Amino acid sequence: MPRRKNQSRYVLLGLLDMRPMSGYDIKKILEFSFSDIWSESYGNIYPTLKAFLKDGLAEEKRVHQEGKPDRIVYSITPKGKKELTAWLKKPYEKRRVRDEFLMKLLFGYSLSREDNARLMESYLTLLRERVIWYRESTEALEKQGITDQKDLLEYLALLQGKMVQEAKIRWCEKSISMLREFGQ
Amino acid sequence: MPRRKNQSRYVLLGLLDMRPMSGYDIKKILEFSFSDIWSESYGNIYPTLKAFLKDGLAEEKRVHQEGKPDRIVYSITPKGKKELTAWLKKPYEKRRVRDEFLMKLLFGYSLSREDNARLMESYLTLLRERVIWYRESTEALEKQGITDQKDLLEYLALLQGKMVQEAKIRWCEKSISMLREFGQ
DNA sequence: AATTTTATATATCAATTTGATACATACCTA
DNA sequence: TAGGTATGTATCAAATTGATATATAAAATT
Repeated sequence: MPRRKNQSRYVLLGLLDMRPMSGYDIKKILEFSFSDIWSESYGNIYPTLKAFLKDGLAEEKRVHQEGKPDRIVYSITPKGKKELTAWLKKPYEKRRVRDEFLMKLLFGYSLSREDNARLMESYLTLLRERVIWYRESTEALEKQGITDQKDLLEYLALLQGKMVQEAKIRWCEKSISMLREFGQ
Repeated sequence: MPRRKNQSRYVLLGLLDMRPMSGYDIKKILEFSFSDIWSESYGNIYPTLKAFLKDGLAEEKRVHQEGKPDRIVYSITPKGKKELTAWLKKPYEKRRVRDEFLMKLLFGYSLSREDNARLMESYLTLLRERVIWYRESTEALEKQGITDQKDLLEYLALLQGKMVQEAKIRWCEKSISMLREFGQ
């Protein structure tokens, strides 16, 4: 009976440790705040939350709302917190990586240089949109003031996003001009 | 009967389009040259290659070797090339992202600042090792000379790796000093 | 000289995870 | 009034992983 890993489990525990949440909240916070860090599907979220109940890692509370469907809000238990801490202490392990954009770029040698340059321009547009969000978020936190380590870590995570996006933007700009120069 | 996506299929076709390869070759080239871009498991590679035969997207050739097990080398067919090109022309779609390091960092607010700083130092060590490989690879290509678009695209992919790693290193250095300053 | 580790190679499969969809309520807008 | 969007929970086939099994031979270690 080999033990398999389940990363989703720990990430969901970590989110519940931040504050009690419903499955829908989890999906939304991942899409909005952590969209470049972690993704998770409903097909994974809801069964995992059910499993937390069974294993005593979280508790549920049905919350009635006016004009909206009921929410099932999950809170982490001491047992859940213990399992989360054990995971946090384990060293970082590299896992799967999949960058569709770079793979397509590498395989695109049969296309024209101008086609590739235009492909990169559409990617650059996405990067520029995204970096605005990072700049606004980091600036907001700076102005608001970083009072505890939770704030500091959130700030650092945003900062990485900003710095990586900016590096990719510089790379895109350089690449586009190289593709067009090379065409001459 | 809804149509599902299968990214692996296209990436394996793209690799076979570069040159004929065995399943083992594919695993190795991904681990060595594309380790920050794409990962794929044997459990996915071998069944996909078999499926290519069935669908006429690739052909197999058994190659006997002295002192090593036989290899099964797959080559892309015109039909496979056509399917690959169709994929390459489809616009980039963002898919799953999972950065375990950043998630653990965000959840680590119960640990001490020094614990977090040390966690980042171990990550920084990995980044510094990796960036050396990127610097060597890009310099080697620069010296060798970029003669066709295939070279140029490979160079650009390496350049992104280098620039992103360097941005992460700068971020790590800044973060470590902020964590230690904040501790005062 | 015998043993262990490492590299080459294909293969399988339970567990994990995704992507798509279903269902229900309510608001907005064209 | 029909369509789109947001809030919510739920399911499941298909995609993908992580671990392991099997086999041969070179290289390193005891």
